[in-house]
Amino acid sequence: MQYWLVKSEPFEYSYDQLVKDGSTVWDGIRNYQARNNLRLMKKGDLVLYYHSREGLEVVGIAKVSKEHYPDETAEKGDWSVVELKPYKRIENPVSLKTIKANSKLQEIHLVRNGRLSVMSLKEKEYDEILRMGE
DNA sequence: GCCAACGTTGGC
DNA sequence: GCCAACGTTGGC
Repeated sequence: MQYWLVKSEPFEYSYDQLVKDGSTVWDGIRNYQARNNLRLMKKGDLVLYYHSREGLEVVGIAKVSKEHYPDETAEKGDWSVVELKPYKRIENPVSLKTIKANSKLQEIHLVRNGRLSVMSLKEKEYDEILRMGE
């Protein structure tokens, strides 16, 4: 079991929309590091869902429902998608501000490289964010 | 809306 | 294969 965090702009595709849809194809990733992370996702892995640009907080947990396959929306290049389904909403969304202020979470990409949209988390980091959201 | 930080492209 | 110029992301 591995742990991940994905970003989405809520006005593009929010966690609420994911709940409403029941599952979604995570397409449109055009960054190699992010793509490589998608390819490492296994069915059942847990994925924190972060709202970027607006909200700036972790609002829920998703689960990998289908492992990677080619991204048909890509006109050229070698890109992948996974499928995600909602798992659990986070009671008290965890803001970027509080994540940045937590000494245990200084290593995650959200803090170190704000631009990566699919990143892995250590189990301890995942647990810590969930604890903060209780 | 600005702009820093990062990624990508393309001329040499 | 270097690196300047350009494009994009995303916090502020």
